[in-house]
Amino acid sequence: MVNKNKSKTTEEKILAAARKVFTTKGMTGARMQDIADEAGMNKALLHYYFKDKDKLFENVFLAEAQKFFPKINAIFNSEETLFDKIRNFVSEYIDEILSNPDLPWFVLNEMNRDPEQFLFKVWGKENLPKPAKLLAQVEQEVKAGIIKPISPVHLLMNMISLTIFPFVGKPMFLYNLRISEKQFREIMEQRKKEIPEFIINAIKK
Amino acid sequence: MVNKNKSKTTEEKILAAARKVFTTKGMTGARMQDIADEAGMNKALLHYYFKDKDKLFENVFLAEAQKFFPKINAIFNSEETLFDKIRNFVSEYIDEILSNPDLPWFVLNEMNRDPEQFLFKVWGKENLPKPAKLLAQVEQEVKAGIIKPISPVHLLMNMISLTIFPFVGKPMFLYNLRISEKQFREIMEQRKKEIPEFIINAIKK
DNA sequence: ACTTTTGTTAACCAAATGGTTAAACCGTAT
DNA sequence: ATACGGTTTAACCATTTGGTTAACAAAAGT
Repeated sequence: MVNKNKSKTTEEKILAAARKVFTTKGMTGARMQDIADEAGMNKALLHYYFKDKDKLFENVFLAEAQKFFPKINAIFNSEETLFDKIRNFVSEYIDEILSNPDLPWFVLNEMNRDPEQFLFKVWGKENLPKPAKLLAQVEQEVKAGIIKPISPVHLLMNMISLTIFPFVGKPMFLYNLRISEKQFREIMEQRKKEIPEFIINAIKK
Repeated sequence: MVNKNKSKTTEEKILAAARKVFTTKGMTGARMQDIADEAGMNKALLHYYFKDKDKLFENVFLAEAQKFFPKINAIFNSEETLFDKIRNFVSEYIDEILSNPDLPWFVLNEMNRDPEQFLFKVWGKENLPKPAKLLAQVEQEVKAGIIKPISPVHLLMNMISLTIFPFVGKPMFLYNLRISEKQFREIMEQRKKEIPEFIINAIKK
């Protein structure tokens, strides 16, 4: 059997603790001692399992980022209609973030620190995100008179902003709208349908 | 005369350097020595002018946050129509951020660290942001059949997301869409009209 | 049984870092 | 010229911090 009930392996404990501390205090603000305390073990163990702080940090988030982001390209470059791409993109993105709520913050931080380095780590050398096809598709549907005239860049920005921002600004929304964690989650679930509807209403003729 | 041409006062040099370093490295990642280097002066001068690191950090951003945010309440609670509120909110917000591009990142970071503490500093004790009136107005216009049915919370989230996120995700957009600083600025200028149009299209009947 | 490997800890270390201090600098009023 | 105020600097200090080490414990091989 793989791993009975509540008994996490030491490595898992470290990762869980590290995620928690890194998320609230950021990479530079997090202390190895904090993580050790949170995990209930000796600091040296962190180094035993994950060489150093940088390696630990990467291990916490990078794996998931690597799994997730290439999916986006797949959606962008698929043969679906624009409306279906919007629906899929929003829905898949929100699902991913719901099961991994700190990912956006991590990504944003890394992109701020060193975009090239980060994109290289996540996408590999040549396989960068290519929104070109989606952008072209938008332009084409505008010309064909299927949707209202809109700059493809703005539409893409809107899709991404509507999807990601609530997670980044979560503490702000929680506090200002006085909603609970549970309500927040429900609202995000609703957004899987609300956002595509909102966007499609905005652009359809 | 107040301050000839290029000659910044020492205090201004410090603030400019601090903003730059704090913005790229974050509060915890920034080193007092980095800031001193950037400003071309001795580290002790930073402490001479601004007591300690925390005080310096607050001085960099807090003043502007305090000036800006109460404006939002004014818009939310004004007697304008919903559509005009949307136009004003987006336009004023983007203008503010354009003249102070690091503000959103700063706000998000602080809200993540300690929401209560931050809101208290920015808004004062009792004067917290109150979106209630706007939310009610949305609900009312939905009932009156002026706009399509939409949850007020989602609409508010959408407004804020569309407005703020592009600035937070700027490095991501710059790099993935291969646009220049100058182009980015132009796009943001366009968004002052694009976003309200987009939102209004999405909700008007 | 005992040896080897793996996991865990307390104590330690060197470097980095925020902050202090005492002296020097410099314009200006006496 | 000189005394004086604010300004600036080099040197220094105390603490924090990431990382190491050597010893110990627990499993796993033999």
